[in-house]
Amino acid sequence: MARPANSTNTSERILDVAERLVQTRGFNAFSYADIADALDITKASLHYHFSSKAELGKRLIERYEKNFLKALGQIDESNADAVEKLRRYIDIYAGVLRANRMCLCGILAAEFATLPDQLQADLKRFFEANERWLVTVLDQGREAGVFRFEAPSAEVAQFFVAALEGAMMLARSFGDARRFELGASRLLADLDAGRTAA
Amino acid sequence: MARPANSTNTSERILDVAERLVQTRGFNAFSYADIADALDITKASLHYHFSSKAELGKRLIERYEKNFLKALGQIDESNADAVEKLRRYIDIYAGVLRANRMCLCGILAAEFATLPDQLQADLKRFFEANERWLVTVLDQGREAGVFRFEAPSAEVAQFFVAALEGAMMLARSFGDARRFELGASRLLADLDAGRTAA
DNA sequence: TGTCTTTTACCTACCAATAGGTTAATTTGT
DNA sequence: ACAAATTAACCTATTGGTAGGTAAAAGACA
Repeated sequence: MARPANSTNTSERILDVAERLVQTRGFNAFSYADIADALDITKASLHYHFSSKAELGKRLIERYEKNFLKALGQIDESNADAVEKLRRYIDIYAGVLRANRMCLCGILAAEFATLPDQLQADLKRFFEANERWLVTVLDQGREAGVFRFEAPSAEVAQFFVAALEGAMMLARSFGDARRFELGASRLLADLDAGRTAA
Repeated sequence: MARPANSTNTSERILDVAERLVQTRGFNAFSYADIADALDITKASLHYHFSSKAELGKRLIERYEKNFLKALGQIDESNADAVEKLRRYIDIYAGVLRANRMCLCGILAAEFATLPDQLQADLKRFFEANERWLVTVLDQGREAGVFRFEAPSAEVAQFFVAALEGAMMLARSFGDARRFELGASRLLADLDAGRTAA
């Protein structure tokens, strides 16, 4: 029963399930069988859409990054100031956590050493793209006088991403989203040009 | 060739190899066969010392936490001020990273959802012990006037651990220990009572 | 329009390899 | 002689992946 009209749909549904599995269990802790069960299709059918697990992982990162960058683009289109932009950036992460998931690329970073080479490269690209976006926002905020920091903005951006990922990981382990929220608030507060203390 | 005199030794050697494997690949990405190969013993022998993988994991965390707390105790015994204590705390992490490893509990946190219940509980205990120690150091530093922060010290401690774990994870993915060092420096600088900017 | 061909999207049935684990026998040191 | 430590020889379940086939939809073209 071929249904070309649904073809794209099936691939997307596979990606949806796989994404959820990676974000909750990690790349090494789910199998083609898990996806097949969830969608009530066969493993062979999965291989038709995604020839290998590595290929599936590649497509997962690509889609995740595309959506992420789209969200960042939407933030840019608003006329929000730098503080508000960072707040919205943080809220992307918070939304993922609310769905009881880890950042796809955060959890993959933890499994980095066991990932196929291609995935390792894709992963770095994701983080670098994030950092580039953050650098522009940080610079914008510093020039506008709402942020105060002396280190190169690239360093601040790197730390920003790392701290958010770490806070997310710990918050999820403790089943306590507040841990993330509070950590993210500290991160913002430490950039505040108007601070007297943190 | 049984060597009862070495029995403890064998258990320790198993733990050593398993620890390295978890810290580099994660709990889900290594097998009893990997350890058996590395030590040139059989899987059955492994099961004699550690009845199950869950049991092995439990013992791994217990040993890791014991050693960690011992190191913290040594820091306490010195007459270092709070800043220096935190620096040494950070250096424990840096040492792990220098060995091209992740923090054992950091990588387990990423795999949290897939861990046996016992391991989940042990993991929380590890982080809570870390945070308790940090709270005393943070309070000490604040009272001595070397740290400045207004949030409850427990919150600062939680963020401190999370940020270090995150920085470690990203640094390892990028194969760049500097990422961690710079992040850790920022973390310290943001506590500095004498700061004019970060 | 009808028919031939190709493509899409699946399926059943299998594969070799590996996972964690068990049982019973054997070797070793004391 | 005895307990501690290790082995050979399994077991069952699952892993990612493949072989070969089928039914239907989409194109091609007279």
